[in-house]
Parts: sequence; C-alpha cells; structure tokens
Amino acid sequence: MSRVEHKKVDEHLSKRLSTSGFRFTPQREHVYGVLLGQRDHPTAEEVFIRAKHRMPEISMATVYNCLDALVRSGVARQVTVDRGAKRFCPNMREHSHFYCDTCEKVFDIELPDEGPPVIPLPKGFQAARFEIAIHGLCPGCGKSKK
Amino acid sequence: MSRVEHKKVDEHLSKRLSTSGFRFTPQREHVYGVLLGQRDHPTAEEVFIRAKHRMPEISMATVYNCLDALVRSGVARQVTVDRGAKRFCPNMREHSHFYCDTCEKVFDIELPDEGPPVIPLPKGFQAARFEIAIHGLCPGCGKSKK
DNA sequence: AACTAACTTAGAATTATTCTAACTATTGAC
DNA sequence: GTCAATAGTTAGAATAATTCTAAGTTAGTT
Repeated sequence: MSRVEHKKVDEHLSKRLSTSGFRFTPQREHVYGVLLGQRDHPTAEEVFIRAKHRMPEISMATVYNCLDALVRSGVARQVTVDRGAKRFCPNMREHSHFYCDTCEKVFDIELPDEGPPVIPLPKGFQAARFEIAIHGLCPGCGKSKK
Repeated sequence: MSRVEHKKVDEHLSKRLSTSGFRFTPQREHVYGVLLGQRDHPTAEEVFIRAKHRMPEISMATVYNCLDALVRSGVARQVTVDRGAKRFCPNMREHSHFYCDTCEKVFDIELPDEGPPVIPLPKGFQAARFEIAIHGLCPGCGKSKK
C-alpha cells in the first residue's frame, strides 16, 4: 500500500470508528491492516499471531476488542462457520461465503448484479441483514477427488 | 403422538441411522423425540435438560453423540447462530432461519415454491448445500420497539 | 458362549471467548 | 494547561461450549 492509500484507509477507519463511538487507536489501526493485508478470513487467533509480528506486545483481549470495534463500526464482518472459531473479513460489499468441506478454506462469492435474492418473510418480520453460506468443494479439492 | 405414529417415527429413524452406520439406541431415539417434541431450536444443553426428564441418567457426552449421529444420518440439522451455542432442528425441508436480534429466538422460514435462490458460482466450485440466515426483528420485538 | 465393535458414562481436557483488575492514554471541563 | 472522567490496553483468570479419555455396557457375529 502506498503512503497516500494508507492515509486514506486510516481516515476512513478513523471516521467509521468515531461515528460508532470508538476511538482510533494504534492497535485498531494495526488489526485492520492485518485484515486488509491477507484476505483469507482469519480467526481471531490468526489475527493475533499476525498482529504480533509488528506489534509484539498486543494481547489477545485487545485483538478481540479491536475486531469487535471493527465489526461494530461496519468496516469488517464476522463470518461463522459450522464448526470452530469465528472468522473475520474486511470485504463489506454484499457477498456470500463458500466453505470447502474438505480443506475448510473460506471463499468470498460475489452476488449477482441484481443483488441478494428476495425471500418472502411472514408478516411482522423485519429483516436487517442476510447471510448466505454455501458448502461444498472448492476448485482445488474438487479436482483431486475426481 | 399416537402409538402408530410413534412406531413410524422410530422405524424411519432406525433406517436412517443404520444406513449411516449408526445403531438405533434408546438414547438416540429419546433425543430425537426431544427435538420433535418442542421445535424451538434448542441448544445441546437445552436438549440435555429436556432429555433428562424421562431419562435422568443420560450424560452430556451422550447428548452430543446422539445429536451428531442424528445430524449425520440426515434427520436433524445444526444451525449456527452468530454468537453462542449451536442449535438443533428436526425440520429437514429446505428452509432458512430468521434470528431475532432482540430476543435471540430462531424461526424457520419456508422458502418459496421455486426453491432456494440460485447464486452463480465461479468455475470449479461444487455446491453441496446452502444456508440462508436472516437477521432482524421478529413480530413480537418489532411491535414493542415501535 | 466368546469376541468385537459400537455406545454410554463421568469427568478431565481443550478451545474459543469473555471478564477482571490494574494501569495507561485521551478527551472535555474548568 | 490541569485534572477528572472515560475509553482502551494488558495479563491472566474465568466461563462456556465442545471434545476427549478411560472404563464399563450392550448388541450383533462367529
């Protein structure tokens, strides 16, 4: 990331944090940088390990705190896989997730242009957000299983 | 449930278990009965508490074992909510789940007749199953918040 | 009947996450 | 600018959910 891009990201993050009542701190900046740096849906622990490289004194509790602040500020989302720890993802565009049942990797799947499919809800229900999870075989694992 | 219905359910369960390589045991029968008896998406612990009423010696490990066997045999499914324990559901028809962000209850939402919406996958991905989660306010909580 | 594998049990262990208490940094009132 | 109030960070303890372990039980097989 260039210096200019970096500054832009920081400004965006700072604005999002403060409008949700959070402060912009070096730890939050760094944790967000970790998410942006490798978009492979890391767990909190993986984020912790990566964050330690450039910030060795950071604690697990802070990583959880930062991830929570990022999610609540709307710059990251949390994706829950059937089994195991929650994973984090800085892609805020509407998208769904593909979980490979073999290698357990998570992939972003962009939704078609017409947006998310509409599911009719019974009277009285008010939907705020959707999550679509698709399970199956990813290209790599599908090939080797042929 | 009448005696005849009960027998039918047992036969169905027994067949499903054995085709997946599991035995039909009193504990599994009972845990399945608990799921059918109150379709409110209980957690493993809630199932444990309910199961104890008629089978006080059953252990938590057995409840987990039974739920796992039921899920693997295709007579129940596991639904994962953002936070907290997994929940179990004996409704095997294609349906999605609505999570109320306020009262945290889970509701089954039937899919439209045309089936689940189609999401185009990039080349190489093979989908096995979908899960659609909808978050928002349920009728009860939506009313009180007006 | 004897053997094997699956099942159940209690309790220990593990994993993921949250809480606690002490300390530090930032913000706003004066 | 100083000071109190609040938010954030830290290490480590605590909790919650789940899985594992070892020993005993049961069911199906030879």
